[in-house]
Amino acid sequence: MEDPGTLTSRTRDALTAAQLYYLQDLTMEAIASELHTSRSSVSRLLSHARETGLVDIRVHSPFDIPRQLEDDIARLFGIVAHVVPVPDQTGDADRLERVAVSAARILGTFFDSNMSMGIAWGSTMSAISRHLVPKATQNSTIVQLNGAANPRTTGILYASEILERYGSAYGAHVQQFPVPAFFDDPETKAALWRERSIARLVAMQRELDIAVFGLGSPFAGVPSHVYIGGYLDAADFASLSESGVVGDVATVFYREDGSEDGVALNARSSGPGISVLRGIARRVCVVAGISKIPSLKGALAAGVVTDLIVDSATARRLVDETLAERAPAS
Amino acid sequence: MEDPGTLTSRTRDALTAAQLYYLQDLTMEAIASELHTSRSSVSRLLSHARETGLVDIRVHSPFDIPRQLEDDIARLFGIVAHVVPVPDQTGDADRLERVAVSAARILGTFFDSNMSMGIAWGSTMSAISRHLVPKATQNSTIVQLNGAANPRTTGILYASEILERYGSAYGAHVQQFPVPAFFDDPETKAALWRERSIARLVAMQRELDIAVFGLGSPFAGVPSHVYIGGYLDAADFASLSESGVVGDVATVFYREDGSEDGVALNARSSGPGISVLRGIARRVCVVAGISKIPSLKGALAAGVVTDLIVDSATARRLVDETLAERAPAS
DNA sequence: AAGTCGGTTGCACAAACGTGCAAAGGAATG
DNA sequence: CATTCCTTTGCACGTTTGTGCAACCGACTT
Repeated sequence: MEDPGTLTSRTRDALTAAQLYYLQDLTMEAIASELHTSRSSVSRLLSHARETGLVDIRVHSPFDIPRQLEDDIARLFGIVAHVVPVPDQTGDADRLERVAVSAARILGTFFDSNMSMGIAWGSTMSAISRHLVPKATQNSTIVQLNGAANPRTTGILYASEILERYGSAYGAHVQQFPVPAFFDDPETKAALWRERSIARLVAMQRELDIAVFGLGSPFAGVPSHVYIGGYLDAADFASLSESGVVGDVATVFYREDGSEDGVALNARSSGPGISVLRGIARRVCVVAGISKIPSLKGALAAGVVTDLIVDSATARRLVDETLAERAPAS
Repeated sequence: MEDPGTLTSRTRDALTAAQLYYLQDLTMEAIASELHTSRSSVSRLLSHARETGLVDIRVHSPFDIPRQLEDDIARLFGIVAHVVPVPDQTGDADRLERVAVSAARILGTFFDSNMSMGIAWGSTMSAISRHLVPKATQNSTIVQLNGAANPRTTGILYASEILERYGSAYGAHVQQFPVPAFFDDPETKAALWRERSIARLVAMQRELDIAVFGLGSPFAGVPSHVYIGGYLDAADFASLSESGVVGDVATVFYREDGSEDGVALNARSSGPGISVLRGIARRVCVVAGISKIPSLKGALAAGVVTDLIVDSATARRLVDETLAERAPAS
């Protein structure tokens, strides 16, 4: 795909160009003449430098201006929040896109050599995967958190495409999880979990340094991938509704208060249990759009989130609603 | 100087603007409408954000492309080098300017809360001071390394201006060193060094975490500040020339082999001795222009440098000459 | 109230930049 | 050697961005 010789010389140029442009504020014209090429090539070199993570731009607020919403969330839920500013009237698609761009950057700062990261799939994870900033790591692994096959399609292409993008962005090994999202019979799951190949993977999931996931919200305006991809049938939906489920993390369902006891579907789900998730040091949850608020509240109540990346409108709504609930009359 | 109220709101806007611009690649036009202001204001907000260090851009080469010259220098001298790319035909003034810009950035990554940094003065230190990227630190101090008064002027304005810029960039306390650069009588120096106020400062110099300095080169094409500012008379110059001096660090002179024994002027200099310098963990030397090569070689031989920031032409020349000297015939 | 001064705003223009496109390599294949 | 296919290059154009300038704003003085 990439000729290493060309790559090196190209990258070397990109590196100098980036130094001259970002560190010394030269114009591209000036850089072009130093590099004996055209200005447009320099423009392209710089894009290349940005895309491949040669240039690392970060914006950090000085201590004296803590970000209001992030602070509120930290206080209310005891987690670290990254609020992505998005204008309120933005459509859900754009909103997700912009949160995904930021999430992708932030993930780059979380992940490093000798680490393993578990990832779910779904529209959020997919959106992020398209914006990951490459970063060279050694001895690192990306592990799929839950199966993706379903009665209609294998779903494997979809899930493995996401997985693959994470893997190649970080130069990490990838571990697919070749099982259905939901089993028809819980016994099959139990049996499969005893298979050494699968058991190995499940064991890896318990050793992860980071988990990254979006949230599913079954009954909200914008249904998530799981709920429209043919993974669940009418009976399943009825059962979810009956149990009072408000959302899912990696195809594990929970109620608004964070509980999951008695949710029948979870016994058949390939996702890691909520208790397994809670054993992972850093659990990054990415959420865009207020339609996911109920699901988000449930996830927070369940304690599966340590780091939340969310758009400003949703963050504000979350804080407002929570404050209102906790102090019913003022 | 700055109204805190305005500052906060302005900085808050700058912060969002920077997020939207650098982290989400929106155009300034788009940001302007989100912030309900004009596009040009956004442009200015972003400048503000960059100047005040809200945005932090760094360029780092991937492992597989080590930078040739930096590696060579590391191998030859056992120090960390930062080579600033500058086209070869650049004039000395521009060269210094560009090295200074990079040096200023790099210093920002070295210095932090609870640290103390010693700084010399001179054209290099002055150039750097004009490009420092602000960074909030607590409980940190900037200490002047050597006196600046001379028979003609107090020199204090010049030196304290530099000192002040470092201090305010990092929000650090500044410690002036109110003594002449050179004493007429070594006895006066000794006496003054016994004064508690001065002794306190000299003691602080021994506790520094970082020292930053340029190099003086007395007999090269472009003489440094010390040599034209009226600090030295004809007899002094003669004495330096006789002793075989090739340069100075913070008004402490040395020979090409790094030795300083018997250099009469050093007994009268207010600068910290070479042995004091060597007691500081990180000694950052900033050099621009090949005319400083002899002086640079001496400083390296003297072992006063742990981190070198230098332009590419000078770095190349340094490496070439050193290789030639060490392997006289091949 | 008129005046003055430092600082901010938007406009307008020029400079700098991104990108579609056609042409030019350049490697593999027939 | 011709052909094909893919990548890279520079040009040209439209877009995006920086900045001098005049107008404006608020605060404080006379």
